[in-house]
Amino acid sequence: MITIKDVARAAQVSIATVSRVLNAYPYVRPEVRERVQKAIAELGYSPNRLATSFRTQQSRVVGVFLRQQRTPFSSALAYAVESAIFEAGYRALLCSTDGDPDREETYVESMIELRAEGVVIRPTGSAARTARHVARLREAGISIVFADMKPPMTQVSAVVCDNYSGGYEGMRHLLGLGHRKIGIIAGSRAQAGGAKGNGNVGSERMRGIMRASQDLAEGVELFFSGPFDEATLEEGARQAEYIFDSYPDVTALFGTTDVLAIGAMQTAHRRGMAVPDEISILGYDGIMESGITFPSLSTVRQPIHEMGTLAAQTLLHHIRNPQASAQQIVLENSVLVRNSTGPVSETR
Amino acid sequence: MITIKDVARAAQVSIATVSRVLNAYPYVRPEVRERVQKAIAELGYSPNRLATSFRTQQSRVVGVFLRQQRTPFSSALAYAVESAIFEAGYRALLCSTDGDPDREETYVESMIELRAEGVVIRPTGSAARTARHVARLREAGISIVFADMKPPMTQVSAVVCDNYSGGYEGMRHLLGLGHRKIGIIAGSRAQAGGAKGNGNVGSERMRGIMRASQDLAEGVELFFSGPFDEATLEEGARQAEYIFDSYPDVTALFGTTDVLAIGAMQTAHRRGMAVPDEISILGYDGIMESGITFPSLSTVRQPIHEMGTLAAQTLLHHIRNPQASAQQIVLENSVLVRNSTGPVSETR
DNA sequence: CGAAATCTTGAAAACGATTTCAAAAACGTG
DNA sequence: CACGTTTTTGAAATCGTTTTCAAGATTTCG
Repeated sequence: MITIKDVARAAQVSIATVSRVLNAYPYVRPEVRERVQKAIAELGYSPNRLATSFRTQQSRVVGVFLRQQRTPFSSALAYAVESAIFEAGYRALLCSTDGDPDREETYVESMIELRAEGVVIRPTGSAARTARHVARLREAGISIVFADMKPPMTQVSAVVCDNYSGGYEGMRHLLGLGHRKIGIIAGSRAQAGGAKGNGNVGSERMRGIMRASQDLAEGVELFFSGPFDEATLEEGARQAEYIFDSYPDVTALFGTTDVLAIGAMQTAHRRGMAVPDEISILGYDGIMESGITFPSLSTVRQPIHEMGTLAAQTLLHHIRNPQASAQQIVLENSVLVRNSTGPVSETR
Repeated sequence: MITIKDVARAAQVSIATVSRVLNAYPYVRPEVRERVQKAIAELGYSPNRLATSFRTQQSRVVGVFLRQQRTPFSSALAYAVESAIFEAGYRALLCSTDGDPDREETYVESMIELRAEGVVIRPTGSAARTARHVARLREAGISIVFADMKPPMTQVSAVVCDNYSGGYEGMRHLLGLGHRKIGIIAGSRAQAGGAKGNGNVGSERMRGIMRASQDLAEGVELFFSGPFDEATLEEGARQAEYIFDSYPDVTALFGTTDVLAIGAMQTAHRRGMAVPDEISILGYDGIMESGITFPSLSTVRQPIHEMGTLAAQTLLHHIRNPQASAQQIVLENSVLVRNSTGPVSETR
């Protein structure tokens, strides 16, 4: 392996001078600088970042903590973060927790050992557990930015979407089309959290939905799906069955994730209900799949890429200014009107 | 920061002994070992991996090169690789090339500087360019495994799917259902490569398709879409329009990627053609979206997760046995029969 | 022209671990 | 008990950089 010493010898200078050339220091005579650069090129020298990182104690690495790497949401986020830190010379370590708090913990320890300079976290598990992990990271001097979720503690930066207004605006869209009997498909955590849940994504959406149905129209009736845990396609389909059977009057369904909404759409197809003529369906997220259905899904779009970019920028800011105070960035969601929602039909 | 020295002082031993305890060496008196461990626990010491990596020149990091991080294929692959190397103590660096060979090159240099121990590559760009990158990595002593693509050079391990047999089996499925006039939607590279292309995913599929249509039935007519570059939803829709207009007799479409097939399905819906009663549609890949369409897409499924796992295992093997010779692992694709393909209707 | 200011350079000391070497201690064994 | 093993330990070298310090060279300017 070619080291800085070899370069120094070849260029007839000291290693200090080579280092100076490498790091673009002033105070190197142009002629010498050139000689060194020539030696570097000739020898094909490439600095050993293991040594540099060791010496400076800066790894130039940030961890990207994701639950469920499989989902389009996560991969879009990871990609956005990676792109944003790339230019700054940082590299992204993939930390898929896959919903397992133990694995998250292992990765936290890993970040500390590797001296990662920061992490973007979309957390897993309980708030208490998360708090412990965050505390560990902080005492190790690692900057933290939460993505898509308000941190369960103060003094931590976060970039989130405004789920309350997202729910609200989604309802505005449906109500504006004339719908009054609307089925809501939401996970049980979202529903249970209606009163107490803080920072819980689903419950925020639910609050927005409830509020809009009071604010924006009269005589609105909401029908809720049964409780369930996982937001899967199958669950969406099943909950739609339940709602259609129990409340045949509904003219619209609002799924609190796209996947649920798409499952619901399949049920509609299966029953021969025309979308959107007989039943309007609205999703939430704006994942890539939602553009691929037939009809394409109207949805409350979350600016995932922008969220990742902002999270990365915020993180870099914290890394460079360790004293900077935490900030919460809230992004607006917007209703993406596609073809699965339409005016309530007159025949009903 | 607490270092090994602090531990040594607290435990009243030399740093060498602490290191021995840390690395589970024999020849440490149990009593001393305990004292050291106690000191480690009390001080909350965590070894500085930057120092360890520097000293041993082993980064315990592998790069995962992906084009198009956005696609489900890539993220599934990344996740599989990450999971597989995790247990072995390796961490995954995300290197999204996003189809840009320059970016790939930058990441290659990055891997060399960081002394990554290996990379899993799903390459971008031209074969010549890739060859250069591979050469760089090799002379730096970095192990390489290709995923999803045969390497354009010898002596490099790869894990790929058998695209020839995938195309062949896909056709067997369609022919078995009675289809004889079949539209093929494939990118221009796949078509052009029919004769010369080696290792090109699309052209292999195409060869399988052609061969099957000769082997397995009489009177088969294939109709090809026009040339195009990117396998997008829109392109799939457009090419389906073209085929339906030009060859109204076709009873089945075979898209060489799921995305193309889904685009084609949208065209069918738009024209009011019943799937699969009037037109069967077959995809290729088995991405998550393909299960989400209505009707759900029949497709030639690639075992992506298995591919990632095997690629990671192969890579670890190479890292541990630098002399090991390259191996090519070929995985079989299987036709996943869902609801978008059916027997050719009698009325036509 | 000479003193002060500014450039330019190299020697050497870190950084925190691992590893080599040799010495000291403990243990067997005839 | 004396000698050869084996076990246990610490001092010191080392990895490839960056960085500090001081000294030498050059420039500036009154």
